Amino acid sequence: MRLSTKGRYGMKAVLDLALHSNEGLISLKSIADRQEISENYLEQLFASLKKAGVVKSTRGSQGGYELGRAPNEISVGDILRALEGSLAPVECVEDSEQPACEKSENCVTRLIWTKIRDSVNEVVDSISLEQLVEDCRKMSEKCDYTYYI
Amino acid sequence: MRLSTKGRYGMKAVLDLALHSNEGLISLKSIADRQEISENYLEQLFASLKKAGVVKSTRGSQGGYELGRAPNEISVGDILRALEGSLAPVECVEDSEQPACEKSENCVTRLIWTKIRDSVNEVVDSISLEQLVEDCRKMSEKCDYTYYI
DNA sequence: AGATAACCAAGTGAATTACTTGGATATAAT
DNA sequence: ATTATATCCAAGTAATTCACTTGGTTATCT
Repeated sequence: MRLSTKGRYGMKAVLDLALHSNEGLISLKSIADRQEISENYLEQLFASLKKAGVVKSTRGSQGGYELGRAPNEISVGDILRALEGSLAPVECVEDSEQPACEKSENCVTRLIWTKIRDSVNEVVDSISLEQLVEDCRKMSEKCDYTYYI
Repeated sequence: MRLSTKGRYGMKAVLDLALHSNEGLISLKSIADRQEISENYLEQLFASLKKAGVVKSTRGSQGGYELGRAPNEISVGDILRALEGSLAPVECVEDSEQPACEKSENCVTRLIWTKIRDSVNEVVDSISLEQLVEDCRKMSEKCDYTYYI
Protein backbone atom coordinates (compact mmCIF):
# COMPACT_ATOMS: atom_id res chain seq x y z
CA MET A 1 0.00 0.00 0.00
CA ARG A 2 2.90 2.32 -0.63
CA LEU A 3 2.81 5.54 -2.53
CA SER A 4 5.44 5.65 -5.28
CA THR A 5 8.06 8.36 -5.58
CA LYS A 6 5.75 10.08 -8.04
CA GLY A 7 3.29 10.87 -5.27
CA ARG A 8 5.91 11.67 -2.67
CA TYR A 9 8.20 13.78 -4.84
CA GLY A 10 5.27 15.42 -6.56
CA MET A 11 3.68 16.42 -3.28
CA LYS A 12 6.93 17.98 -2.08
CA ALA A 13 7.44 19.73 -5.39
CA VAL A 14 3.97 21.27 -5.55
CA LEU A 15 4.23 22.45 -1.95
CA ASP A 16 7.60 23.96 -2.78
CA LEU A 17 6.02 25.70 -5.74
CA ALA A 18 3.21 27.02 -3.54
CA LEU A 19 5.65 28.31 -0.93
CA HIS A 20 7.58 30.22 -3.58
CA SER A 21 4.55 31.43 -5.51
CA ASN A 22 5.19 35.06 -4.52
CA GLU A 23 8.39 34.98 -6.58
CA GLY A 24 6.60 34.55 -9.91
CA LEU A 25 7.38 31.70 -12.23
CA ILE A 26 9.43 28.91 -10.68
CA SER A 27 11.76 26.74 -12.75
CA LEU A 28 11.94 23.00 -12.22
CA LYS A 29 15.66 23.40 -11.74
CA SER A 30 15.17 25.49 -8.62
CA ILE A 31 12.66 23.01 -7.20
CA ALA A 32 14.94 20.13 -8.08
CA ASP A 33 17.86 21.82 -6.33
CA ARG A 34 15.94 22.68 -3.18
CA GLN A 35 14.18 19.35 -2.84
CA GLU A 36 17.01 17.21 -4.15
CA ILE A 37 15.00 15.51 -6.84
CA SER A 38 16.17 14.79 -10.38
CA GLU A 39 15.08 17.65 -12.64
CA ASN A 40 14.37 15.32 -15.54
CA TYR A 41 12.18 13.16 -13.36
CA LEU A 42 10.32 16.22 -12.13
CA GLU A 43 9.56 17.06 -15.74
CA GLN A 44 7.55 13.86 -16.04
CA LEU A 45 5.68 14.55 -12.84
CA PHE A 46 4.85 18.10 -13.90
CA ALA A 47 3.55 16.86 -17.23
CA SER A 48 0.93 14.89 -15.30
CA LEU A 49 0.24 17.76 -12.93
CA LYS A 50 -0.23 20.14 -15.84
CA LYS A 51 -2.65 17.77 -17.53
CA ALA A 52 -4.69 17.72 -14.34
CA GLY A 53 -4.68 21.52 -14.11
CA VAL A 54 -2.75 21.58 -10.84
CA VAL A 55 0.02 23.65 -12.40
CA LYS A 56 0.45 25.70 -15.55
CA SER A 57 3.61 26.50 -17.42
CA THR A 58 5.30 29.22 -19.41
CA ARG A 59 7.99 28.18 -21.86
CA GLY A 60 11.24 29.85 -22.77
CA SER A 61 13.79 31.85 -20.88
CA GLN A 62 12.54 33.23 -17.57
CA GLY A 63 9.69 30.75 -17.91
CA GLY A 64 8.63 28.23 -15.36
CA TYR A 65 5.67 26.90 -13.46
CA GLU A 66 2.94 28.37 -11.30
CA LEU A 67 -0.13 26.92 -9.63
CA GLY A 68 -3.04 26.21 -11.96
CA ARG A 69 -5.63 27.32 -9.43
CA ALA A 70 -5.75 29.13 -6.12
CA PRO A 71 -4.12 27.12 -3.30
CA ASN A 72 -7.47 26.70 -1.55
CA GLU A 73 -8.86 25.10 -4.69
CA ILE A 74 -6.14 22.49 -4.94
CA SER A 75 -6.43 19.48 -2.66
CA VAL A 76 -3.85 16.89 -1.77
CA GLY A 77 -6.15 14.46 -3.55
CA ASP A 78 -5.91 16.44 -6.78
CA ILE A 79 -2.14 16.24 -6.61
CA LEU A 80 -1.87 12.58 -5.62
CA ARG A 81 -4.44 11.34 -8.10
CA ALA A 82 -2.78 13.30 -10.91
CA LEU A 83 0.47 11.50 -10.15
CA GLU A 84 -0.57 8.08 -8.91
CA GLY A 85 -3.81 7.58 -10.79
CA SER A 86 -6.71 6.24 -8.78
CA LEU A 87 -5.94 5.76 -5.10
CA ALA A 88 -7.98 2.54 -5.04
CA PRO A 89 -6.36 -0.40 -3.24
CA VAL A 90 -7.42 -2.84 -5.98
CA GLU A 91 -8.32 -2.51 -9.65
CA CYS A 92 -11.94 -3.60 -9.27
CA VAL A 93 -12.90 -0.48 -7.31
CA GLU A 94 -11.19 2.10 -9.49
CA ASP A 95 -13.61 4.96 -9.77
CA SER A 96 -13.65 4.89 -13.54
CA GLU A 97 -13.73 1.13 -13.99
CA GLN A 98 -17.33 0.05 -14.46
CA PRO A 99 -17.54 -3.68 -15.04
CA ALA A 100 -15.24 -4.94 -12.24
CA CYS A 101 -15.67 -8.72 -12.39
CA GLU A 102 -18.76 -10.83 -12.96
CA LYS A 103 -18.94 -11.69 -9.27
CA SER A 104 -18.79 -8.10 -8.05
CA GLU A 105 -22.48 -8.11 -7.12
CA ASN A 106 -21.88 -10.87 -4.61
CA CYS A 107 -18.39 -9.89 -3.60
CA VAL A 108 -17.86 -9.29 0.09
CA THR A 109 -14.19 -8.37 -0.06
CA ARG A 110 -15.10 -5.75 -2.63
CA LEU A 111 -16.97 -3.92 0.12
CA ILE A 112 -13.70 -3.69 2.04
CA TRP A 113 -11.78 -2.29 -0.88
CA THR A 114 -14.51 0.25 -1.52
CA LYS A 115 -14.39 1.46 2.06
CA ILE A 116 -10.63 1.81 1.98
CA ARG A 117 -10.80 3.70 -1.30
CA ASP A 118 -13.46 6.10 -0.04
CA SER A 119 -11.66 6.68 3.22
CA VAL A 120 -8.38 7.54 1.54
CA ASN A 121 -10.07 9.86 -0.92
CA GLU A 122 -11.95 11.58 1.87
CA VAL A 123 -8.75 12.31 3.76
CA VAL A 124 -6.75 13.62 0.84
CA ASP A 125 -9.63 15.68 -0.50
CA SER A 126 -10.10 17.35 2.87
CA ILE A 127 -6.60 18.85 2.91
CA SER A 128 -5.99 21.88 0.71
CA LEU A 129 -2.68 23.22 -0.47
CA GLU A 130 -3.56 26.46 1.30
CA GLN A 131 -3.73 24.64 4.62
CA LEU A 132 -0.38 23.00 4.02
CA VAL A 133 1.22 26.34 3.25
CA GLU A 134 -0.20 27.79 6.46
CA ASP A 135 1.00 24.82 8.49
CA CYS A 136 4.40 25.23 6.92
CA ARG A 137 4.67 28.90 7.83
CA LYS A 138 3.62 28.20 11.40
CA MET A 139 6.13 25.43 11.80
CA SER A 140 9.21 27.56 11.31
CA GLU A 141 8.68 31.27 11.14
CA LYS A 142 12.16 32.33 10.19
CA CYS A 143 12.72 29.39 7.90
CA ASP A 144 13.16 29.97 4.20
CA TYR A 145 11.21 26.77 3.54
CA THR A 146 14.05 25.49 1.48
CA TYR A 147 14.37 22.00 2.84
CA TYR A 148 11.77 21.66 5.54
CA ILE A 149 9.10 20.03 3.48
CA MET B 1 -1.41 2.65 -3.53
CA ARG B 2 -2.31 -0.87 -4.58
CA LEU B 3 -2.60 -3.87 -2.35
CA SER B 4 -0.45 -6.77 -3.58
CA THR B 5 -1.80 -10.22 -4.31
CA LYS B 6 -0.73 -11.18 -0.81
CA GLY B 7 -3.40 -8.99 0.70
CA ARG B 8 -6.04 -9.80 -1.89
CA TYR B 9 -5.52 -13.55 -2.06
CA GLY B 10 -4.98 -13.76 1.69
CA MET B 11 -8.20 -11.95 2.41
CA LYS B 12 -10.14 -14.28 0.14
CA ALA B 13 -8.45 -17.32 1.62
CA VAL B 14 -9.14 -16.41 5.24
CA LEU B 15 -12.75 -15.61 4.46
CA ASP B 16 -13.01 -18.97 2.70
CA LEU B 17 -11.55 -20.62 5.79
CA ALA B 18 -14.05 -18.82 8.01
CA LEU B 19 -16.97 -19.83 5.80
CA HIS B 20 -15.92 -23.48 5.99
CA SER B 21 -14.98 -23.45 9.66
CA ASN B 22 -17.87 -25.74 10.57
CA GLU B 23 -16.20 -28.52 8.60
CA GLY B 24 -13.21 -28.80 10.92
CA LEU B 25 -9.67 -28.47 9.64
CA ILE B 26 -9.38 -27.08 6.13
CA SER B 27 -6.50 -27.97 3.84
CA LEU B 28 -4.79 -25.36 1.72
CA LYS B 29 -5.47 -27.54 -1.28
CA SER B 30 -9.22 -27.15 -0.86
CA ILE B 31 -8.93 -23.38 -0.46
CA ALA B 32 -6.59 -23.22 -3.44
CA ASP B 33 -9.05 -25.20 -5.56
CA ARG B 34 -12.09 -23.15 -4.58
CA GLN B 35 -10.43 -19.76 -4.86
CA GLU B 36 -8.19 -20.61 -7.79
CA ILE B 37 -4.99 -19.58 -6.11
CA SER B 38 -1.70 -21.49 -6.28
CA GLU B 39 -1.44 -23.81 -3.29
CA ASN B 40 2.28 -23.23 -2.90
CA TYR B 41 1.78 -19.50 -2.90
CA LEU B 42 -0.97 -19.86 -0.28
CA GLU B 43 1.53 -21.70 1.91
CA GLN B 44 3.63 -18.56 2.09
CA LEU B 45 0.66 -16.40 2.93
CA PHE B 46 -0.49 -18.78 5.65
CA ALA B 47 2.97 -18.80 7.18
CA SER B 48 2.57 -15.06 7.74
CA LEU B 49 -1.01 -15.44 8.94
CA LYS B 50 0.02 -18.12 11.41
CA LYS B 51 2.83 -15.97 12.77
CA ALA B 52 0.27 -13.24 13.39
CA GLY B 53 -2.09 -15.64 15.16
CA VAL B 54 -4.83 -15.23 12.57
CA VAL B 55 -4.79 -18.97 11.81
CA LYS B 56 -3.39 -22.06 13.46
CA SER B 57 -2.39 -25.33 11.86
CA THR B 58 -2.34 -29.06 12.47
CA ARG B 59 0.21 -31.09 10.56
CA GLY B 60 -0.05 -34.50 9.05
CA SER B 61 -2.80 -36.43 7.33
CA GLN B 62 -6.27 -35.02 7.91
CA GLY B 63 -4.54 -31.89 9.16
CA GLY B 64 -5.14 -28.39 7.95
CA TYR B 65 -5.87 -24.88 9.10
CA GLU B 66 -8.44 -23.25 11.35
CA LEU B 67 -8.92 -19.71 12.61
CA GLY B 68 -6.55 -18.67 15.37
CA ARG B 69 -9.22 -16.73 17.24
CA ALA B 70 -12.98 -16.27 17.16
CA PRO B 71 -14.15 -14.53 13.97
CA ASN B 72 -15.29 -11.49 15.94
CA GLU B 73 -11.78 -11.13 17.30
CA ILE B 74 -10.13 -11.09 13.90
CA SER B 75 -10.26 -7.84 11.97
CA VAL B 76 -9.56 -7.19 8.32
CA GLY B 77 -6.68 -5.09 9.60
CA ASP B 78 -5.16 -8.09 11.37
CA ILE B 79 -5.26 -10.05 8.14
CA LEU B 80 -3.99 -7.31 5.84
CA ARG B 81 -1.19 -6.19 8.13
CA ALA B 82 -0.06 -9.79 8.61
CA LEU B 83 0.30 -10.11 4.86
CA GLU B 84 1.25 -6.64 3.66
CA GLY B 85 3.16 -5.36 6.65
CA SER B 86 2.32 -1.84 7.74
CA LEU B 87 -0.43 -0.21 5.71
CA ALA B 88 1.42 3.11 5.80
CA PRO B 89 1.61 4.99 2.50
CA VAL B 90 5.28 5.90 3.07
CA GLU B 91 8.11 4.42 5.10
CA CYS B 92 8.51 7.39 7.43
CA VAL B 93 5.12 6.83 9.09
CA GLU B 94 5.37 3.08 9.62
CA ASP B 95 3.96 2.47 13.06
CA SER B 96 7.10 0.74 14.27
CA GLU B 97 9.64 3.06 12.71
CA GLN B 98 10.70 5.62 15.28
CA PRO B 99 13.36 7.94 13.86
CA ALA B 100 11.77 8.73 10.45
CA CYS B 101 14.08 11.43 9.06
CA GLU B 102 15.81 14.33 10.76
CA LYS B 103 13.29 16.78 9.37
CA SER B 104 10.22 14.89 10.55
CA GLU B 105 9.53 17.44 13.27
CA ASN B 106 9.05 20.14 10.68
CA CYS B 107 7.63 17.98 7.95
CA VAL B 108 4.26 19.07 6.62
CA THR B 109 3.78 16.29 4.10
CA ARG B 110 4.39 13.82 6.91
CA LEU B 111 1.13 15.03 8.44
CA ILE B 112 -0.65 13.94 5.27
CA TRP B 113 0.90 10.48 5.28
CA THR B 114 0.00 10.07 8.94
CA LYS B 115 -3.61 10.94 8.29
CA ILE B 116 -3.83 8.50 5.39
CA ARG B 117 -2.24 5.75 7.47
CA ASP B 118 -4.59 6.32 10.41
CA SER B 119 -7.63 6.47 8.18
CA VAL B 120 -6.83 3.19 6.45
CA ASN B 121 -6.12 1.45 9.73
CA GLU B 122 -9.35 2.75 11.20
CA VAL B 123 -11.38 1.33 8.35
CA VAL B 124 -9.79 -2.10 8.27
CA ASP B 125 -9.81 -2.43 12.05
CA SER B 126 -13.51 -1.66 12.16
CA ILE B 127 -14.47 -4.66 10.02
CA SER B 128 -14.41 -8.08 11.69
CA LEU B 129 -14.27 -11.42 10.00
CA GLU B 130 -17.55 -12.24 11.73
CA GLN B 131 -19.23 -9.34 9.93
CA LEU B 132 -17.88 -10.48 6.59
CA VAL B 133 -19.18 -13.99 7.13
CA GLU B 134 -22.61 -12.61 7.99
CA ASP B 135 -22.61 -10.36 4.93
CA CYS B 136 -21.62 -13.34 2.83
CA ARG B 137 -24.45 -15.51 4.12
CA LYS B 138 -26.96 -12.74 3.49
CA MET B 139 -25.77 -12.16 -0.04
CA SER B 140 -26.63 -15.59 -1.35
CA GLU B 141 -28.57 -17.83 0.93
CA LYS B 142 -28.48 -20.99 -1.07
CA CYS B 143 -24.92 -20.46 -2.26
CA ASP B 144 -22.23 -22.84 -1.13
CA TYR B 145 -19.81 -19.89 -0.87
CA THR B 146 -17.47 -21.65 -3.18
CA TYR B 147 -16.63 -18.87 -5.55
CA TYR B 148 -18.57 -15.86 -4.44
CA ILE B 149 -15.87 -14.27 -2.40
C1' DA C 1 4.26 -48.44 5.10
C1' DG C 2 1.84 -45.21 2.60
C1' DA C 3 -0.79 -41.19 1.97
C1' DT C 4 -1.62 -36.69 3.20
C1' DA C 5 -0.68 -32.24 4.47
C1' DA C 6 1.99 -28.64 6.75
C1' DC C 7 6.60 -26.57 6.68
C1' DC C 8 10.76 -24.43 4.53
C1' DA C 9 14.47 -22.28 1.48
C1' DA C 10 15.85 -20.87 -2.69
C1' DG C 11 15.29 -19.81 -7.44
C1' DT C 12 13.14 -17.32 -11.43
C1' DG C 13 10.60 -14.87 -15.14
C1' DA C 14 7.86 -10.90 -15.73
C1' DA C 15 6.54 -6.54 -14.55
C1' DT C 16 7.19 -2.22 -12.45
C1' DT C 17 9.86 1.58 -10.69
C1' DA C 18 12.80 5.23 -10.82
C1' DC C 19 15.06 7.17 -13.14
C1' DT C 20 18.56 8.74 -17.51
C1' DT C 21 19.55 10.07 -22.26
C1' DG C 22 19.10 12.82 -26.03
C1' DG C 23 16.93 15.48 -28.16
C1' DA C 24 13.14 19.41 -30.11
C1' DT C 25 10.82 23.74 -29.31
C1' DA C 26 9.71 28.33 -27.31
C1' DT C 27 10.98 32.75 -25.32
C1' DA C 28 13.79 36.43 -23.17
C1' DA C 29 18.06 38.78 -22.80
C1' DT C 30 22.24 40.24 -25.15
C1' DA D 1 20.70 37.32 -34.93
C1' DT D 2 22.57 34.66 -31.28
C1' DT D 3 22.75 32.69 -27.00
C1' DA D 4 20.98 31.10 -22.80
C1' DT D 5 17.27 29.34 -20.44
C1' DA D 6 13.38 26.83 -20.00
C1' DT D 7 9.60 23.65 -21.04
C1' DC D 8 8.36 19.67 -23.73
C1' DC D 9 8.78 14.86 -25.46
C1' DA D 10 10.00 9.89 -26.54
C1' DA D 11 12.85 6.09 -25.59
C1' DG D 12 15.90 3.45 -23.15
C1' DT D 13 17.63 1.04 -18.94
C1' DA D 14 19.35 -0.71 -14.45
C1' DA D 15 17.56 -2.16 -10.25
C1' DT D 16 14.01 -3.69 -7.61
C1' DT D 17 9.85 -5.94 -6.54
C1' DC D 18 6.21 -9.21 -7.47
C1' DA D 19 4.16 -13.43 -8.08
C1' DC D 20 4.92 -17.17 -8.20
C1' DT D 21 7.60 -22.24 -8.87
C1' DT D 22 10.74 -25.92 -7.56
C1' DG D 23 12.23 -29.28 -4.68
C1' DG D 24 12.47 -30.77 -0.92
C1' DT D 25 11.69 -32.17 4.79
C1' DT D 26 8.79 -33.31 8.61
C1' DA D 27 4.62 -34.72 11.09
C1' DT D 28 0.47 -37.45 11.60
C1' DC D 29 -3.33 -40.38 10.40
C1' DT D 30 -4.97 -44.72 8.21
